Amino acid sequence: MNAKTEQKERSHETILESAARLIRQRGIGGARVADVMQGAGLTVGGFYAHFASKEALVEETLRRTGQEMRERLFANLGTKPIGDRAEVILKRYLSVAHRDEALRGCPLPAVVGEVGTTAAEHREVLSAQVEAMAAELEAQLAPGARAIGNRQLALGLVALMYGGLSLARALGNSELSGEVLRACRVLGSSAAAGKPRE
Amino acid sequence: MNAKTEQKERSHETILESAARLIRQRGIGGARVADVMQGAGLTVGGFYAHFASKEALVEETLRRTGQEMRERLFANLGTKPIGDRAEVILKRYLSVAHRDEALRGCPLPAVVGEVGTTAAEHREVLSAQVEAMAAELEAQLAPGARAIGNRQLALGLVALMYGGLSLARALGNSELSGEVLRACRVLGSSAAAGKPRE
DNA sequence: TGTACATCAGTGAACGCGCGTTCACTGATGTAC
DNA sequence: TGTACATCAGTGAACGCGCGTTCACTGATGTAC
Repeated sequence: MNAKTEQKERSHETILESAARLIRQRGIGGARVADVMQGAGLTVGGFYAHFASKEALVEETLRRTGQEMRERLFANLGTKPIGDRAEVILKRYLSVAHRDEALRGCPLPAVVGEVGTTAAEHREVLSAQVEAMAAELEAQLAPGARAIGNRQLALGLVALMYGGLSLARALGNSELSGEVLRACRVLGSSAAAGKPRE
Repeated sequence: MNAKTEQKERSHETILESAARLIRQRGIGGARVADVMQGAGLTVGGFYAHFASKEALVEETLRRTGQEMRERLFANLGTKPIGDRAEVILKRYLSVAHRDEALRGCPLPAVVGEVGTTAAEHREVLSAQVEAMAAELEAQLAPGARAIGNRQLALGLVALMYGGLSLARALGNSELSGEVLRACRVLGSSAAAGKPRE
């Protein structure tokens, strides 16, 4: 029983990792069950021994990738003064590297549009991810001599980051795409600092 | 010849209007050719007498809906002092009404994600729409005693607006959704004003 | 003006194709005695 | 320890179903004489 169970757990994990890659790269609709299984070195038929449905796989994957992303995004901030953290976070999220490496990055650009249009069944998981991201970001914001509250600032920055990255991905690696990333970094940093800044 | 030609032109127009509605509501993948034709009061078979392919329909629709959206968004700004225009634009775009009325609004939330993942063939049309939106927005910005240039501010605001609306749509009409819209309005207005503002 | 023919917008059914899901089967692993 | 049986992760082919696209056909509109 032991070796069998372990094998199954390993497969489950491998399938999730494959799904995480594919969903980030191609979105929910673009991540076909057969491709996910192939990416895990398995065949389609075995899928339903691991997940009740594609929907269940997507939910679990969104929770995972959301958390992974937050861990990366908010890692190693302890050494920086709290006033500089927002800028570091913006730089990480709105980087050209993050734009070009969809496979490992934030899942939002790949799924938010679909949830708004044809995949409303994943609204709750998505809400939880957005909420978690905003809350963790808020915790990294300086107490703020700004007129805008930290909660509000955090939510606005989440939208700005997601919007900038999503747009930049859609624009390929054109000049406009780079301009968008840079503009969002500057706008965000300036808002977080409470005063304009170059 | 006359009545026939006119009939065809009317149909072409009706098909485009139907596609505009469906694409904004369900995205590119969600707007099926058969549904588009049904929405125009026609049947599937006739589609290819009007458009070379679904791809061609999507391109033409994106150009149309993009322009319609800009016309609405930048309408009747002449009476307002230039310093107040950004705030008016943000209020219009990031309104609850715009969130809930996807049928007539901005096409970006419905298509940007798809272009970034599974519909890269529409990258160019999309780029043109984003560029046009940024340029028209820039023209409405005050000369600015800000450290951030107007072009950069405009691009950042476009990303913020698109990101906020797209997120808000995905979050339904929950409390969080409303919070996101409000946060983006405040953040954007503050950035456009060059100083924090409630 | 009327008649015979041509045009062409639109119809409806069919075409491949790919998707999510199901299911009979296989073969390695585990259990009973 | 060895043998017979049970379990179960994974296979591969099939299942409906829905999509974009094609095509033979229809019938109203237009043209020629």
